[in-house]
Amino acid sequence: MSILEQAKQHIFEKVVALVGNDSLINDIIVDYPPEAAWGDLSIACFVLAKLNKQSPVELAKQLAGQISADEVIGQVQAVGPYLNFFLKPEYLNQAVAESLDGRAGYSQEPIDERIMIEYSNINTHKEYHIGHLRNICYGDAVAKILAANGYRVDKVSYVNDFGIHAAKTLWQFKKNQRAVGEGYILGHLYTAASQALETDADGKQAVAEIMKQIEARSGEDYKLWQETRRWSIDYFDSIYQRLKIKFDQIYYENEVIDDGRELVSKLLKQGVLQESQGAVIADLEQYGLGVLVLLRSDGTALYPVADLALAAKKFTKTKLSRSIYVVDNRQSLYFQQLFKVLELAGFQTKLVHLPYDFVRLPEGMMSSRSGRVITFEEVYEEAKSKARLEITKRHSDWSESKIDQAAEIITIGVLKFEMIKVGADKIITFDLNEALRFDGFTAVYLQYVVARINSLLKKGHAKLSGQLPLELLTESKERELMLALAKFASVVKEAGRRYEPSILAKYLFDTSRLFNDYYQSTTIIQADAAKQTARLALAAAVARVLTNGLEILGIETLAEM
RNA sequence: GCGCCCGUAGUUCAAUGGAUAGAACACCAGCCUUCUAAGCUGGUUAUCUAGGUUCGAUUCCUAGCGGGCGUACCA
Repeated sequence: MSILEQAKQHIFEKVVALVGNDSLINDIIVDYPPEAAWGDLSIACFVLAKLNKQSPVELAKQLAGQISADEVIGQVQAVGPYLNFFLKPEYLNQAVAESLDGRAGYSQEPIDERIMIEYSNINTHKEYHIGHLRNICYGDAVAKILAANGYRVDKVSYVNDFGIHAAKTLWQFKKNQRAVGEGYILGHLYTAASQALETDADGKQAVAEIMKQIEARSGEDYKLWQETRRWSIDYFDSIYQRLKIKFDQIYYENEVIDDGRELVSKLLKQGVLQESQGAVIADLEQYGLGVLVLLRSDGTALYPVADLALAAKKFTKTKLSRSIYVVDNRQSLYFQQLFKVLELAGFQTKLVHLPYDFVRLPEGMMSSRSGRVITFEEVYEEAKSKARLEITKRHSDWSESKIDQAAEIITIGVLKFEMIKVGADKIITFDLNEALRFDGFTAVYLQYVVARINSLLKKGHAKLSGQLPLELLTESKERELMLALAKFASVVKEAGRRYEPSILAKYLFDTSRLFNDYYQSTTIIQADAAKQTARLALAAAVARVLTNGLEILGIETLAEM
C-alpha cells in the first residue's frame, strides 16, 4: 500500500472506532477536499450524521474534537459538515522517497489473475488510419495499466487477412500493378476498388473468382494473396515498431477459420445454433439479443465463425480469469451476442467487451471505402516534420540523428497522448492542427517537465541518496506537490479499475502543472545546499512519477529537448 | 419502430451523489542580463429542456429535444 492509502486506512479505522457502528462502515469514505488549503483528506459527515440522528455539522465538530494528532495525522478540522485532515509533514515527506523509487506506480503485490486483452484488430490489404491508432493506443495503455496493477497480461491481436476486402484489393492491383512490395499502397488500392466496383458488375464477378481461389488456397490469385498479405503485415509491423508496441500473440483469420467451421457444425448438432432460411444462426431472441448469423445461405463464413474459434483457442490454451476485447462501441450488440453464444457453448471465462467511441473528421465519418480517411502515415509525417522544425529552432548544434531520435519520441508521444487523453466514451473529432499542438494538454508538456528536471539534476550538486533534508519542504506548493506524488499509486489503480487511461493522463498533466508553477516561483539550484538537496529530491521524484506514468501509457521521455 | 452511447465556456475536454462546476485551445494584457519561454501570471465565458428522488444532482430516475451508432446473411 502506498503511504496515502495507508493514511486513508488509518483515518478510516479511527473514525470507525469512534462511530462504533458496523452498519455505517460503507458510509465512511475518505476523499480529497476540492481545495488544497482545506486539507489533504476529508470525510463528508452527512450520512453518518443522519443515521446517528445528529446534524452533520455537529458530528463533524464532535469527531474533530475526538481525533487527536498522531504519527499520521497532523491536524483535524471540522469545516461545516466536513471533517478535514492535514497529514503530518514528516509523514507526507515519505511521498518523496516513495516516488523516487524506480518502480513507483507499479504494484509491488502481484495479483494471481491472468487477463488476455485483444486489440489492434486490423485488416490486411487495407490502410491503417487514425481509427486504428485510437484502438491500439487505448488497448495498449489499458494493457500496460493492468500490468502495472499487478495482473499478468497477455496482449493479443487478431488480423483479418481472409475476407472479401483482400479480393477487392487484389482485383485492383492486377489492373495496374505498381509499388510492388509496399503495404502502404494496398490501402489506396482498396479504396479505388471499392469505388470502381460500385458500378462494375464484371468486376464483382472477377472479385468473386479471386475470393474463391483464396479460399481454396490454390491458384495464381492465392499466390498473389500470400505475397500481398505479407506486404501488409510487414507494413503493420513497421507501424508497431514505431509505436513500440509488441503483442504476445497475433492470430490470423486464415489460420482459425477452419476450426471455426468445425466448431459451428458441432454447435449446430448440439442445438446451440440453428438453421434458418438456409443460413446458420444463433437465435438469441429469448435473451433480447436478436439473431446472429454465422454462415451465409451460400455456406460462406461470417465474422463470428473465426471469433468463436479464436475464443476457444484462447481459453483452452491458457487459464484466464478475464478476456477483454477492445473494439469500438458500434459492435456492442455483436459482442453481447458472441458472449452469449460462447456461454451457451459452455465456455466459462469472464468476457469483457471494452468499447470506445470512434474517430471522425470535422467533415464527417471516416470511411475506407470512400477514401475519406486520415492515415497513420500522413499524421506521423506531419507531426514528425513539425517536431524536427521545433527541435532545430532550439538546438542548432544537434546532429541530424539526434534530432531525428528526439523528433520520433515526441511524435509518437503526441499521437498516443492525443488518442488516450479523452474518455473512451467520447467521439474524437480529429483535427490535424489540434493534434499537432505541442503545448497545453499534450505529451510534449509532460516531456518538457521531465527534460527540465533532468537539466536541473545535471546542474545541481546534490546527492539524492541517504538521509534527505525533506523537512525543509515547507512551502504550500511543495506540500501540494508531495500530495500529488502520493496519489500516483491510487490513480493507476483507479485507471485500471475503470479501464480508463485518460484518468492517468489527466493526473500526470495536473502534476506537471503544479511543478511548472512551483518551478517558476522557486529557485532550486540557487538555494542553499540543504534546500537545494531537498528541492532537487522533490523535483527528481516528480520526474520519476511522470516518467513512469508516461511509460504506463506507452510514452517515452527525453533527457533533453 | 426498438436498443445503446453522447449533450458542460466560442472550441475540445474534466468533474462516476458532496464544499466556490475545473483545464486546455483561442482572444487580450504582462513575465527571459537567474535553474530550458515547448514555460509562467492575470482577464472574459458554461451544466439542452421540464419534472422527480435526495440534506445535497453535471452525475441517479421519468418524459421531451438535439447529435451519433446499432438493429439476419458488412466487419
